[in-house]
This record gives sequence, structure tokens and C-alpha cells, in this order.
Amino acid sequence: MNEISQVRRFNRIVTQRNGALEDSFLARGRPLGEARVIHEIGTSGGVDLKGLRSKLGLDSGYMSRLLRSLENQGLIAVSADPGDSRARMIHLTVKGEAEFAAYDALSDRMAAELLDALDAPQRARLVTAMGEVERLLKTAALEIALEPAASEDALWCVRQYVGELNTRFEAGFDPAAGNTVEIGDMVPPAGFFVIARLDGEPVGCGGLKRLDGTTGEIKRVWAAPAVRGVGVATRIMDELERLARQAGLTRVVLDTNSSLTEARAMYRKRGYHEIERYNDNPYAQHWFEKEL
Amino acid sequence: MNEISQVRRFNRIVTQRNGALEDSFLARGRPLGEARVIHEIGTSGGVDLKGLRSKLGLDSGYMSRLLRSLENQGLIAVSADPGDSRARMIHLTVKGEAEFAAYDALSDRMAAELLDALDAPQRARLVTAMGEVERLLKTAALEIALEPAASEDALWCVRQYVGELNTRFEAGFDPAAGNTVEIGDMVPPAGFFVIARLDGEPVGCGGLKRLDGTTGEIKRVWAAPAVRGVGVATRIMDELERLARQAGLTRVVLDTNSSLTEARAMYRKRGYHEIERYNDNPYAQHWFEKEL
DNA sequence: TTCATTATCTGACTTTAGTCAGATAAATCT
DNA sequence: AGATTTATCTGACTAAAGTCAGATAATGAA
Repeated sequence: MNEISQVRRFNRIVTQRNGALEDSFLARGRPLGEARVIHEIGTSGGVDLKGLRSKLGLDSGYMSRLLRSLENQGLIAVSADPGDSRARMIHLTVKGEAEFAAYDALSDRMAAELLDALDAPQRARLVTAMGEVERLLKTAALEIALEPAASEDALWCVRQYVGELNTRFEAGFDPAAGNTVEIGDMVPPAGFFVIARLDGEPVGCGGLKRLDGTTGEIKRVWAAPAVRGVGVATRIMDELERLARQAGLTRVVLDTNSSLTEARAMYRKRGYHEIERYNDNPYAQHWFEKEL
Repeated sequence: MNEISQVRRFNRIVTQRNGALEDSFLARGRPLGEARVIHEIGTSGGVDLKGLRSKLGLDSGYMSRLLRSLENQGLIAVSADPGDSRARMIHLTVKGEAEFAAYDALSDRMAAELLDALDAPQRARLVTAMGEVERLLKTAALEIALEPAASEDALWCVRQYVGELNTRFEAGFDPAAGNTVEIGDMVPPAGFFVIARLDGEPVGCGGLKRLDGTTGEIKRVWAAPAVRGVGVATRIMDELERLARQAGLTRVVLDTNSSLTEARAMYRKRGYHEIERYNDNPYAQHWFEKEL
């Protein structure tokens, strides 16, 4: 099919370019493995060895040797984890930070060189198209799955959600006052909680709480700022509605604050229509329902 | 700058994806070096060792060993070049073809998997955006340079040009009858010939012939079909006009056939306007000029 | 307290990728 | 015909990347 050949052509040409880029990383005179470790530590800014190892997918022996080498070069410092003295924390030294900054500057320069070869309208088109490809690749890589509402990741997502409401609502958001759902409400079969992940990292969530035999309420739909435009909220709503239908519900409702105008537009687009106030949530100004 | 960070974000996410792709190539149980050689031979379908070596940029000793290994696996057959018995020709055996097809199918499957994760409108947007990125990356990588009009590559380009006119003109194109320029006319300082290259491969050409003390004529502007939409013709015209100005000319003219409508539109857009017939080229129906 | 588990490290290994200095034979130049 | 160049091959090497089997010490569970 023609779409497939466009994807393959794209992969080919981009691989060529990135190959050149990786070579120039090597050209900084350091083995690629070491450079990758420096880059990873630098971007996360101090990490635990175990997490680093799983992120880069390296053997423990190999990793140990890489770290020893970087330590001898004075680029990193390894210290014991305060909570668990088997585990190690790693961070860049001043020299390591400088090295990381040099890689960073190199990446910047390569990007600038590419852009310099184009005129302003072409640059604008390239950046727009790259953004579109990036968003759609993320969309394709998105994974939505049921998650225990009490899990570490679920709680993290809800904290992000609460934090964001707090900055967006004019009067702030007090989770105690505005809380209309408990963790237990979103545990199957009573309700559900789902998480959206990108390469394993949580980037969005949403919950469904059963109100009665036929009605479910959608709660806590959140998408991380880094994935705006990727369709995370849409995919989460899809999944929650599917789960609601599967559980025999025929109707879902939700409430929302007037400051969340994009959310309201999305609900309408998905076939929700506004109804009378059905709860006493002090932060809600709009109530919606949808027949499934 | 914001454009730079978009380019870097793009590079990062695409590298991740392609990294996974390369790993799966490795996962076919063959070292990447061997896989690259099979791929290269397969796509070009029978090659000479020297060309292969320069294309992949490998050391002669290393290459020799790679070939010996592939030969022992029964994937390739090496024969003497009929014209030069020092040189070697390489082609895939039946088993090698099967292996190549397997890599090909794998690439297809990975592209299909990506597309499958999207709905039809998203797929269309992805493919469009990938095409745009691809074209603009090519635009950025384009190199235009003076070339001896009698060089191997220059002659190759002109042959492509002639072949294309022959298929596009209703009555065909006879280079003998339609020839209004000789190689010698395009040798500096009398005239110029330029070639556009993408990663070293010629993908377009154009010539300038001095008619008198103030006027130059633009000839043989051609862009390979693979780079349509990349702006090769535009860049070649830019360069030819620059060279004309540099040589002290104040006016350029050119002629063209009525079947080349896009070319005519481009000339107008570049500030050319139509004038009276100035030569007796039997294939020309339109004549243009531009003050520099 | 004992035992299994976990996080990291060390030593001994292999494969991959690549370099470099000749060797060899055919082709080309003088 | 002899000298030089070219295309490929062989041998001897190195560095990078990675694997695997224990060793060690701290942690957590019974």
C-alpha cells in the first residue's frame, strides 16, 4: 500500500540523517555507550542506578564497568541511596555537567544547521510537519489499560490532575471540598480506573464511578501537558465508555468547571449534551450526559 | 529558539522508534553489518564490490570478510567482473533473495503496525506530514555546485533531461534537431553548468550560455522525478542567475515547450515575462526574459 | 535468627566492528 | 616490456559492546 511505502521512505531518510548525528556524537571521542549514559543522567538530573539500567536496557556487569570508567574520568559521582544502602545514586560532577552541556550544544548546532539550509517559510513548514509527525507517532504508541486506582502510578496521575485544577480554577482547587469520588468507587466491578502510557510512562488517566444500575460518572480525566494534541483524553474517554457499556450501563454523566472550555468542546463533540445539575460539587458549573 | 527544540524533539522521538526498528533487524539473528550488506545488494540487485564498499563506507579488509561470511552462509555469490577480472560482481543467491524478502516484509510489517494504531484520518495526516518532512529534509540537504559540462555526471543528467523531453513532448524530442547549445558553450567563463546533488548523487542540472555581452540563456534545467516538490529547479535557477549576475550579465532569456506548463508557471513566478521568439528552436513555443 | 532476595560488582569470556600493513593478480601507463 | 596503479584478499591487531557465572553485602520475610 502507498501509505506503507511513504512510512518506509520516511524511516529511511530520517535514519540516514540520524546516523550522521550519532556519528558526530561518537566524534566527540567517547564510546556511544558512555555518551548515552551521560546523556541519560544529564537529562534526568541524578538517578538511581537500577532505573538507569532498566531505561537503557543494559546488563548489570556492563553498566557497572561503564560507570567505573565515567567515574575515573571524573564525570560522574556515585553515592549510596540514603534509603537502601545496596542501591546507588548517580549524578554528574561539574566536569560531567560541562560534558553534558557540550553534547547539548552539539545537538543544538546540528538542528540549527538543518534549519539554516532553509528559508523562513520552509522552516515554518518543516517545524509544523515535524510537530504533526511527532504527535501522531505518540498517538500510535499510546497504550490505555486498566490500572488499580490505588497504585503508585494512579495516585501520581491524580496528584497531577489535582495540581492542574488548582492552577486553572480562578479560586484554586481544594481536593477535600471538591472530592466527589473515592478510590474504592473506581475499583472493578463497581467502577474503573485507566491509565494512558507512552513507553511505559503514565501520561494520562480517567475513572468511571457507578452511580446506579444504569448510570456511570466519568471522573478525573487528565492528560499530561507533554501529550496535548495527541488525543489522550479522547482515547481515555473511548475506553471508559467501552468499559461502561461492557458493565451494562446505558448512560454516562460528568461535571466540569467553566474554565475548562476545551474539555467542554470535546464532550459536545463526543455526543454529550448539557443537563441540569445532578450533584453538589462546588467546583462544577456544567453537567453533561451521553446515552451509550 | 523554538524551532530548534522542535527539531530536537522530533529527532529524539524518531530515533527511539528507529532504534527499535534496528534492534528488530538485529533480532533476525544476524549482525547489523551483514544485514546492511544484504539490504544494499538486494535493493540495487547485483552490484560491483567497489561501488558497494564506497556506498557503505567500509574498509576493504572488513568488507572482504563480510562477503566471505555471507558466501559461506550461501546468501550471496561473487563472480568476476566480465570487463575487469580484478573487480568482483556480487548478487544474491535464491536463499539470499529469500533473506532479503524477509527483511523487506519485516519493514513492511513494522510500517503497517504503526499505521494500524491510527484511524484513517490520522493515517492520512501522518503520511502527509511525513512526506512534507521528507521533502524539506531533502531540500536542506541539496547541494548545488559548478560542474564541468563534459563530466560523466553532467552528461548523465543531460541524457535524463533529453529522455524526459522525449516522453513529454507530443511529437517526441530529437536532440539533434532541438540542440541549441554545445558543451563548449557552458564552460566558464563563456557559460556555466551546475549540478544539484543529494548525498553526492546528481538529481538535477542546469546550464547558462552567454548570448552576447549582456544576455545569458538558461538551458537544460532538469530535476529528477524522485525530488519533485523539493525545489531543485528553483535552487538551480537561483544559482544560474547568480552566476549570470556575477559574470556581468544584466538579462537572462530562455525558451520552453508548451507542454511544460509547470515550468512556465515557475518562470513567471520568478519574474520572467514572455517575449517574442528570439531563436529558431523548433521545439520552443514560448520565450521568456528577466532583468537581473 | 535464618534464609531468600535484591542491588551491585568482578572476572572471564565472546562477538561485532573496524583498522592497518602487506600480498597478489590484473589493468593501465610510459 | 617494465613500472605503476587498481581491486581485492589475508593476517594480525584493537576497541567497543555485551554476556554469564559467581561474589558480596544489605534488605526483607518467615
